[in-house]
Amino acid sequence: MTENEIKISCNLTENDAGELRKKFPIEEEIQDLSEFFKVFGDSTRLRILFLLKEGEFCVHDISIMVDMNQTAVSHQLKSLRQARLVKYRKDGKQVFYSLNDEHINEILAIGLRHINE
Amino acid sequence: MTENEIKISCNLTENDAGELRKKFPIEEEIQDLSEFFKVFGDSTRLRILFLLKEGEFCVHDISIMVDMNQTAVSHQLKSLRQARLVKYRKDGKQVFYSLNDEHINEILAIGLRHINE
DNA sequence: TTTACATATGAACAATTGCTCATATGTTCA
DNA sequence: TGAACATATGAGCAATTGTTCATATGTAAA
Repeated sequence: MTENEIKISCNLTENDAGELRKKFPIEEEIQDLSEFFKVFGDSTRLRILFLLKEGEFCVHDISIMVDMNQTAVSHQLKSLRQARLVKYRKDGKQVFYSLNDEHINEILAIGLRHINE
Repeated sequence: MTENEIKISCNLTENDAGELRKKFPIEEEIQDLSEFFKVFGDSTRLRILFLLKEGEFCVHDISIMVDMNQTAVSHQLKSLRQARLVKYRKDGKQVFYSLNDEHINEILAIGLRHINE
């Protein structure tokens, strides 16, 4: 800390603050990132993601496997679609969902490791 | 699909369902995991985490850097503490917070990669 | 073309969340 | 001891979220 720096408090000076801010993601990235993680912050959506790790499933089968009614599942699939975590394929009356992102397994694995420590 | 399996719908049989369920985390893990990810799903907490990546900071400096008042920051630090994402060290009147988990950088990095694709 | 099936969607409601305000706790220094 | 400072916490409120209900859309089979 040089003489002419103004100390804000504790260890931080105005110069430090300026330098630090340069290292942070911009506000828009922070917003997008929090939206992204919010999607993982719900047990129904997590159950759907763990199911889809095993393959492609139609909405009805998903609702059976996660033990939620079809409407609730459709709403959650919409969230997952908007977060670009799942993709879908229509086949006749049915819609088959699958994972759309190779990061999902990684993220889930890290999370599991954390909570089991 | 063998003859005596009951088809639930789409491709899924009762046997498939049973086999699949064995692969899933138990309900308690799912709950813990969603709580864990929920913590990342808020922009204020993310800003705090990105700050703490750069080192150890007292509460007052954190509140300056993330541009939130002290009370809001204290509440969010409590969440981060409960999720075991940060640790703290008391020194006189001040409390210094830092990251408590080597997974945090990984998770943030994967998230950033996803939203920037 | 009617009927049944598969999925999606909008509105409503309860539950949860994040912030603010007021205040409590704990520490240092005069 | 008392004043100033740093942090934490509980209550209250507005905003957001997840589920359900009712219904719409789209496809296929009769």
